[in-house]
Amino acid sequence: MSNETTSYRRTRNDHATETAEDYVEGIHEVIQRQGKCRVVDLASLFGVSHVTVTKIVSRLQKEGFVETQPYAPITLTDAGQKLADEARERHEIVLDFLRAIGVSEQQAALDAEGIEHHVSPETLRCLAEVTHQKQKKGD
Amino acid sequence: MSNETTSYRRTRNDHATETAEDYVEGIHEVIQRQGKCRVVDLASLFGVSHVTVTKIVSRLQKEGFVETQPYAPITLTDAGQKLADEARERHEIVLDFLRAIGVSEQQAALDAEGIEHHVSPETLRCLAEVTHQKQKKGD
DNA sequence: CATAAAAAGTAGCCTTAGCTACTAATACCG
DNA sequence: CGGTATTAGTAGCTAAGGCTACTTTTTATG
Repeated sequence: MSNETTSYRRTRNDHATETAEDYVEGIHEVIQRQGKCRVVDLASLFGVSHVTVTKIVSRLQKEGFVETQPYAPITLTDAGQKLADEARERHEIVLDFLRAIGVSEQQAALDAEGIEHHVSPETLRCLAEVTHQKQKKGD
Repeated sequence: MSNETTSYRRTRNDHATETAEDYVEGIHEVIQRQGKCRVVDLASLFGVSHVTVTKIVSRLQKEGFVETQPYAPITLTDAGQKLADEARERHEIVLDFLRAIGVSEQQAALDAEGIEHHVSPETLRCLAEVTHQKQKKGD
């Protein structure tokens, strides 16, 4: 009912941003764990070929999120670090929420991946609130 | 910590399915409202050119979700109808959940669009449960 | 140090989703 | 009925994300 004209639209635009977020998040993670991040690490993390990673990384470099030189490890720029932090925060809020409402650890991890890119700040606050409430009355 | 190897992966595979779901859902909606669905209707619903719609619709036809003939309205096959119903159900559960936890109507509509494609059956059950609990103690 | 293995880059291909510009069919109206 | 909407199809382009196959660079090691 009413008019859908307001709701739809978006979806296909944000796709590049999602990839950027996944990659900077991944790069951050790998650096945390291994001190440095190389193309192969991302390839195995995301389950794609190293070629795909190379292309995406070079796009991210053009866009100012990462820094690389041929055959050298990948680092995040300030902008990239900021994006990674934001993405990671959102990721954690979603993941904590899913756990709090009783989703299994494994499924929560999977779903959080997909969901995190689609939650507005408003929704994020509401999710955190639910998590908080659930935790209060003994999870 | 632990191994991420299990969590990631997926994300980029399901993209075609997401589009299929959006389109069959849209087609269903338009047919409900207007009796029939034409290319222009979807173009305006999704905010893309009619050419983009034509191409996606013809892919969906190849995949067996829709039925069309040149210059004729678009209908759903049984498979398409089934997919649309499932998508709509998921959509509604997510939307009700977002409303129940206090997300504004407008934002809930937007976020539901993005989120619905990424919730597993397990998570969906948990969301419905939260909605139910919230509604019990006077929304 | 030389060579093999590992890592990264390059060429060239595919598919999806997007577009504009143009053509063709259908519908509507005077 | 004829002509202008409107609607749909076609050609041909772009960018992103994916691949294989091959080359080049770096690293490690006998």
